[in-house]
Amino acid sequence: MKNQKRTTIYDIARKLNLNASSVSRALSNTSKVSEATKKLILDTAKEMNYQPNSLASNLRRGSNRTIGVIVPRINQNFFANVIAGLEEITYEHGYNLVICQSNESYEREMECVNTLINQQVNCIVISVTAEFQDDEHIRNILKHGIQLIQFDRVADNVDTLKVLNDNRQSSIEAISHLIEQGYKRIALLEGPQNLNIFRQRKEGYLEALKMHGFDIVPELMRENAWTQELSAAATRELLSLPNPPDAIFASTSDFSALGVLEVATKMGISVPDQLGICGYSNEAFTEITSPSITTIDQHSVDMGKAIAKLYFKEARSEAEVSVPRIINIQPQLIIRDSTLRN
Amino acid sequence: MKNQKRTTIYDIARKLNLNASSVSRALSNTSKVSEATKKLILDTAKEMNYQPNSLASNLRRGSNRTIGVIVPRINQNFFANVIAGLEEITYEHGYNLVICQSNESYEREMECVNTLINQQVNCIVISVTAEFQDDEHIRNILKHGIQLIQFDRVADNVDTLKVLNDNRQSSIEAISHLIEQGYKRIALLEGPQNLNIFRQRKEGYLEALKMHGFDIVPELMRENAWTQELSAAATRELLSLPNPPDAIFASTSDFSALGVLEVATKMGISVPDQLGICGYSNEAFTEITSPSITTIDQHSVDMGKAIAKLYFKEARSEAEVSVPRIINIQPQLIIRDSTLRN
DNA sequence: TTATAAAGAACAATCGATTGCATTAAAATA
DNA sequence: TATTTTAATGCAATCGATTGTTCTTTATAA
Repeated sequence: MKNQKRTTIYDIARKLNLNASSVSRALSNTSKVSEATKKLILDTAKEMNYQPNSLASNLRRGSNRTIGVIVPRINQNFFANVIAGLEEITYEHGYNLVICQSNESYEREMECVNTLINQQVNCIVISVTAEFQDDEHIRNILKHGIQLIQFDRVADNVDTLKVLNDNRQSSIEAISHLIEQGYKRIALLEGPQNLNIFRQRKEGYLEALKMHGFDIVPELMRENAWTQELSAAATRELLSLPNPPDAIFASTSDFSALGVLEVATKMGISVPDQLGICGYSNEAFTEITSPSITTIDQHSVDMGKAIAKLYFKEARSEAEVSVPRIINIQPQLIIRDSTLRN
Repeated sequence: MKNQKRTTIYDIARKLNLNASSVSRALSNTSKVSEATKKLILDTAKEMNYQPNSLASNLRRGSNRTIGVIVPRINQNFFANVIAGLEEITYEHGYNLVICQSNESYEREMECVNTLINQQVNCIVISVTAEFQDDEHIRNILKHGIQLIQFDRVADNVDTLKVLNDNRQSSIEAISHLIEQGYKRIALLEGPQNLNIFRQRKEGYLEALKMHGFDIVPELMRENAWTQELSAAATRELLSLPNPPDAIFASTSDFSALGVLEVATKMGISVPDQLGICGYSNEAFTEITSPSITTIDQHSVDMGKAIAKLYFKEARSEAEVSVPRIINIQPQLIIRDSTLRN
């Protein structure tokens, strides 16, 4: 069973007393083959259980119709959704996805990049790790003539196609909403500042405060609070301040927001009356908590689709038509009970 | 930039006045090449930014060190976790993952299988769709000499490597737990019975009732309640019965359990006192609902790892050592407030 | 010094599909 | 009927790495 040879176009050709080139042409339906022989070939192909060997045609064509994806974690909601969206569109175009996870390790990310370059993928789609340091490996992708699309977490300095959320804008909206609801001392839980997304969310926070004439209070801004535990710890500190915040923007994730909510509940601080909470990502559970959590939807599946569409548009155009280099997916503030005082 | 040719082993050979075969041997570090020339080759390879072309070596070797994965939905928690586990192990072995989603469509699943066969993947890992009908396409994988590992949702009649949860056992445990808590009329929300997993969960339910001398009440068993909405609808019916259930086993998923909880809450029925609820899958949110939901953890990441390990063990052994054909991952009942009356 | 062995490198075939060019056969035109 | 056009098929090179075999060097033994 294991050792039986695959049928090749040569096998079919031999059986029909034809040349392999005709078989190839018939199967790919390109140029001239008579209807009669084409039918003959297709029939015997089916009969012999022929499956084209894409390894061979990949080599010949110099392309394998594959898009490589590198994300920190496949099973993180946001990334899983982006991948699902990507797959949907690439599948329609007969492309495949090769998926790697960097596990938030910079070294691992470099290895993944090399693997995908060797594989000759047509395009690499990447969201960099939180350990992001140097963009040499990213540039190396371009050096090898491979299309590159960065999304969400990107190396700002590398000029490539990018699909982004407008994190700054969404943060401005979130903070403005909190201010409208009458919150006066709004704290920020930050993520690692080497990542563009967390920098932008912080910018939005600062900008919104400024817009509304609020003071910026350094003690209300907490660095590296980007897991549930770290956020819980930061929240305990914040709420123990002599002059504690009356709202917390957990800009890193909904898990952070959850950490905030848990601590508040434990300390007997009522949400949203005494403390407003806003998360980020619109995880499924934010709808279910009590109170439900205000958050920001990133339209992650759409983001995946946008990435794929961008690739195919760019690939077709071959720099003839000008394709926008950066696509912004508008995130959406989802207002729920955790920030509704009225 | 786009048109610059990749450096090949021939380029390196030409530059050093050597033959390509020597370059190949030096790079792959097999058999005899003198230390001096090897160093020379490796250095110039690096200097010329050489990246091996795996398309070529794949064709030659007839293998691409790739495992194809077909799941109904990539962004469904369970599958995302399995894939993450898979990736972790396959990566260690220098293998890649090609991922497809069938979107619960039987036709799409067949197409995915064909694509992966064409790609000459070394192994196909699959969990079949709920539309599962015929196992011809599954058998076709074996006909092409490709290793096949089915997991979770499997075609029972095809004899392949399988990695499964013991759904029957976990259901028995869940029902036994409900009975211990004093629940007397336990309802079942079923999934599509063409899928093995849902059949087994039903079997477990029936078996447990029998073990404890309970009657089987057909009106308490609801077919095809496998989305949140369908479960909510079924629950409304169940709770409106003249003799309603005092517990519901949402055997299809935690989302179903959530649907049950919502309806119960809306109807003013207290959980767990008047109604016990048990879900399936241990989704993140089950810990957060109020009350938190009793459920069954499938150890999905471990399952992914087990699949990969099974492949590599089997591949190495080449039928010399006998490798177990079926691996059972023990699921675990997670008891939470929704079933704790005491 | 000659014979032998072993190491190192070159040669050439191979994997299977694709494709430009050449050839043949058939159809259309003169 | 002779000639041109076109359609259909065959031929052969190619993609780049791998690997069994052969040929040259050296180093070692006789």
